[in-house]
Amino acid sequence: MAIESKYVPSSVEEKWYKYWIDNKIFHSEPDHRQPYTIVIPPPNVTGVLHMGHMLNNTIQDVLIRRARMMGKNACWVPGTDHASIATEAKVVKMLAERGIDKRQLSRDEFLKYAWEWKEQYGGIILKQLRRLGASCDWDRTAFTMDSIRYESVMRVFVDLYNKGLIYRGVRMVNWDPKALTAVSDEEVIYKESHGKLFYLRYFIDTTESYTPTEGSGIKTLDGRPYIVVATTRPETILGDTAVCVHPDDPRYTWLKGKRVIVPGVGRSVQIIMDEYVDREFGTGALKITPAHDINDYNLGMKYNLETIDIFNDNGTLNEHGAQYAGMDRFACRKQIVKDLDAAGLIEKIEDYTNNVGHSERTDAVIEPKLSAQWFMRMEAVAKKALEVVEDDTIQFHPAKFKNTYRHWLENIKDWCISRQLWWGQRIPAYYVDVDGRTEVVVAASDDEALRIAMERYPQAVHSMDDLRQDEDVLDTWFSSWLWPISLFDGIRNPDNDEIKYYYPTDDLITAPDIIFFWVARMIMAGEEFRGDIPFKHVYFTGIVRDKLGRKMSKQLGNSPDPIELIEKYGADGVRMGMLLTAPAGNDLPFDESICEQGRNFANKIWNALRLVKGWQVSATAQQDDDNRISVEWMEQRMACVLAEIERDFNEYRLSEALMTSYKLVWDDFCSWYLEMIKPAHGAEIDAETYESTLSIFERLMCILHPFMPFVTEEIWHTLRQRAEGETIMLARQPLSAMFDQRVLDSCTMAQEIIAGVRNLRNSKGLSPKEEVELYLRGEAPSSFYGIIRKLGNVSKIESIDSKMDGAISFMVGTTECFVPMSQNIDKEAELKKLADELAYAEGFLASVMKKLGNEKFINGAPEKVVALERKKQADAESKIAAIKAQIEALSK
RNA sequence: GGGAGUUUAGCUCAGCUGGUUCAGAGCGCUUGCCUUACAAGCAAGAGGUCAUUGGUUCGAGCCCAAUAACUCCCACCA
Repeated sequence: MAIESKYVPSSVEEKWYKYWIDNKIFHSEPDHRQPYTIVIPPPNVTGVLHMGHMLNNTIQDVLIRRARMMGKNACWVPGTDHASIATEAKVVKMLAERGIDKRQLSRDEFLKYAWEWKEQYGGIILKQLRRLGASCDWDRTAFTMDSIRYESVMRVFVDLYNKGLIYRGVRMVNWDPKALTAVSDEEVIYKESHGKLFYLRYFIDTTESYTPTEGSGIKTLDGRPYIVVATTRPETILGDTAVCVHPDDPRYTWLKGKRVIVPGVGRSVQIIMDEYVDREFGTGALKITPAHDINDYNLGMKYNLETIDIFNDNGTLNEHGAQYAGMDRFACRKQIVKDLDAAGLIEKIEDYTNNVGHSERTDAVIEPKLSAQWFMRMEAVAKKALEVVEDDTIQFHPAKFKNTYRHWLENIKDWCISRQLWWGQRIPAYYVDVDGRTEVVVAASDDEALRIAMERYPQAVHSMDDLRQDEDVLDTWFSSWLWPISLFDGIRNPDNDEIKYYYPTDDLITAPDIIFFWVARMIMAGEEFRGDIPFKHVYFTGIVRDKLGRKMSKQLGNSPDPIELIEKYGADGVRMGMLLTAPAGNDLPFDESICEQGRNFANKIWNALRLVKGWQVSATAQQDDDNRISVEWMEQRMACVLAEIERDFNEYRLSEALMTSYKLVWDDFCSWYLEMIKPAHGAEIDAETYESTLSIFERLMCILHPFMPFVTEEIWHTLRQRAEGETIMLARQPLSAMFDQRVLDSCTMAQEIIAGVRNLRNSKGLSPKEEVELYLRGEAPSSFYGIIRKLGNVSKIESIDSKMDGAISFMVGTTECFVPMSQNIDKEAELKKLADELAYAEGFLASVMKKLGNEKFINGAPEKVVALERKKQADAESKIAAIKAQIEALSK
């Protein structure tokens, strides 16, 4: 059989993915086995695969594949998120390109376009995930707005409303003037921006002429006194309804009871005094615009100030903007500054850097705005959600994220859940006009709403025409917080078999930036609607950055295309490269070259396969001692390393587990084991060793399979004839076992002796082909003598009792190794080397003696530690004696 | 402004309950090799004041305190 000398992923990956799908290996149904469940963090339905998804989904696939091979009923449920703002923005843009203005469409017409768009372009990302090898149960693919999930959201809203946890109120919210909707606090991104600080003159509202007294600091212009107020947003003076100063500020005590004229506007407003004002900032005087700043709003409530809203929803000035009405807020700012300056109302302008809130979805500058919105009370649910994380019922990996989580939950504010959009779950609140009042009916469907309304207001309600449903939809996260429950229909049918079997799920894998948006809220929903946690472990991935540590983004163009990477390095190579450098919670500085390492590894095991499959198996030969000890060692070694791998997995140290597996395969299996048993050129291998080797190779592929699914499946099938439908995916993961440390120690010593011989050859310029003799004085790994001869190219190996002249020596532990050499002994160099070794050994001995001479150490340290020090002493002493003897011999 | 975290080899990171010769791994680097599976490879090797300073201890990358630098989260003083 001819096997390509290089592993070619592209021809293999498609074949096996199809095979897995055809044989329904990914599909899960409840049965008697223990379940292992992961729900995918649903990517935006409009999304395209990026490196963050690659990392996140690779980790999920590793965990799910491993669980499957541990005999669990593994279920990984995929799906997408309707992402209301992002998707609506995309659809609006698409319509605009086709010359259609959203405002000319009815709600139903718009939704029709949106669904069409979703069906056609949505969910690309799920197809892309297949290229990565993701073993999702595609039969279960869900959407946060499909009928089951939609109805679940409706029921939850009604339930919470009836419990009094949802209310409607007028609040200051973060308004996105581009998307024309409120957004939650979490959706506002503060960015540093360079602007100006404008110092405006507010004249005192008085008809009297005023002559300031010397040293009062009161400014006047043409005999009229004024104060200066600093602002970054001069356009908001149109909504000013007060000016505030600190009550204890001596500069302003004279203002008490006075009024000032808003510059350019001419409105007279009162001076209020409140300790909120920071006397150090600006001029210590603050203009108050209750409609457009959250702090001003609070002061406005406190002092019962008038609220003047000067903006339209789209960020242009409304009728309160006087001559500026209809202008955009930023254009207005420019114009108003010009006008004020012309009128002599600007004292000065300074450069200023401050943080400005931007919409996460549209990047528009957020406008604080008063509006009627729906809110959810968070205090009680937050308390429960905090408890289960604090007491480790839910474990975070790494645990440091508990701090972040606690901090947010302890300072939680009510959740603004309404959005002024069409794409999303429409709020199931219906308004009814009853005797001139507006009443609200909340119900999960039109029919139910009508029934309730007719019952409650029989005189006012006769048909649906008498009900007006709220125009708003719910925040996207109001559906995704139910994800682990709604995927198994646990809201609508709380006692169904699936939810009982799969819930709570096992692991959640997500990025830390949605810990509040999503993780915390899922925990709340779990407690509220199931009385149980939604998952047991949360694994936080890092953020994928570029080499320079920058976040990957479309704008920077520093994000590689994952599909191109897969084509270049193979899915296995990319998966491995990413995992190797991504411990939990650490950001991952991505560099394409790490995929190269993954690709090289796939090629390495591919070539091990070529080697093994190229051997001729002897029908008659018996296994010799060397092969027997080689097989035994490799078995012991695997049993030992598997324990490490299991521990790594238990602690969610995936990159460690992968690195450990990598070394087991590359170093132990390829570099040592295969070289140990490799038959001489033209020779055959005995059947027993061959069979053991296939068995070991198979199990190594099982260990690697969760990380590198494709190449391992291909090799597994090439190693032996398999029945139709058989797959490594359902092979059992090998487990750690008791192992014999003595075999491992002997082999380690043999390996060190071999390395010593090779090093000696290297440093003396001897060809590897030239055989040498080897004499060992001291403890020796005799069962590995054959191996040492083979791998060290040693013609003869003997144990001796006395030192040897005319040989170069090196030490392994306390054993002296002599290689006789008639020529080429550089006496000077050897003596120097020995002198260095002696100095090190003596220094080491001195430190040991110091410890042992310390009474407090002898008394204070545990016996075991003291005994160890005594052994160190003995070893060092014998080593020193040996070195001294060698020096003496050489010096002769 | 509040909080959390990080700092160990050129790079990315391990280092568990303070105690083996503990200063590690991978990559990169240097040297020698086209050795019959693999140059996407083989063999060998060099590389670190464990951020700084003090403390606790018989003993400190590891525990404590202070300092410095960097990162993230929260708040959002006009």
